[in-house]
Amino acid sequence: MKTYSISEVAKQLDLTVYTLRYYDKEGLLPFVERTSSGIRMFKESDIEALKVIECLKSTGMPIKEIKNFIDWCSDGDATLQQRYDMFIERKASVETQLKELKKTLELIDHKCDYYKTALEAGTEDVHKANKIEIPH
Amino acid sequence: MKTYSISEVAKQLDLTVYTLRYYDKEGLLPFVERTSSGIRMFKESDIEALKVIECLKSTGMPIKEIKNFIDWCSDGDATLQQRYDMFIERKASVETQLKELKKTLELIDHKCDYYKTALEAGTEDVHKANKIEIPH
DNA sequence: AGTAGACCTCGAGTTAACTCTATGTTAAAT
DNA sequence: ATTTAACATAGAGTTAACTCGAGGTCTACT
Repeated sequence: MKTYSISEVAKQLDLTVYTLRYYDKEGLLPFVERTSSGIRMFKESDIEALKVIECLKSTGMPIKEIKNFIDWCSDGDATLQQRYDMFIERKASVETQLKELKKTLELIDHKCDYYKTALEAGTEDVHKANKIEIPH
Repeated sequence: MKTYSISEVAKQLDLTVYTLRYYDKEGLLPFVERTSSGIRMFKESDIEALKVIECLKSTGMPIKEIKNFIDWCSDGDATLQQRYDMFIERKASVETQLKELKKTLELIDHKCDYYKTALEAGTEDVHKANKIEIPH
């Protein structure tokens, strides 16, 4: 079965070898096997697992929690419920993040309009409340 | 004109007073005025500015770059172009983030399905490649 | 006048996630 | 056989964004 070196995997996943070794040190890669001299050999399935780790990371999950998940995977079928619950919770979290990011985008869009108008006028004053003082 | 204390603003924006003072220390709040004894008085417009700061923060912009924007605001109309460009760039960034988060959500959804099926079967083995060795 | 609670500054401490340095080993190519 | 590049570990250093502690001041209220 073909295996990959740490630098090949780093290149493929756009990570550094430092990061991969750090993940290993944190217990995220217990499944990666070594040669007799201690060199890591990444299998195709290890790269797939790393993609899941990157996916969890991109949901904002901290590495210590990802480690819990990896530990559950090692523990086998007894932890299926925990793992399911975790993904359901992640799903809810990502959906919330999506909603918030959409709201952020709306505000940014407004600011783009605001500055477009100001630029065309040459001054931000076009947006200042322009109440005319009526003398009495 | 009504003003607000630092703790009132913290409560309203769901931040801590520590964070607000930290922002001030980093130069994000040069517009906040003080009483003669040095106590911060937040105006309505200061709170609006803080909302923009929070918006930029939620796009992933680091505080040092937000400070550049705040400095540009203090510099007036001469920086309108920079500020416009910045928001256009933020818009592109958020749109990229949205796409990536949607891809992440798809993978998470798949994992939810995967674990739902595994849970129903009581074992993850249902997903193992199940090629039947045909004896020849 | 005295006290409690909110305010202030300064600077140190924390945390996460890397990132790198020093030192040594291994594997491939000349 | 030797060099070179990639691999290894241990542990120190970095960075961002807070977070807090110490020590002091201010304001409102009895």
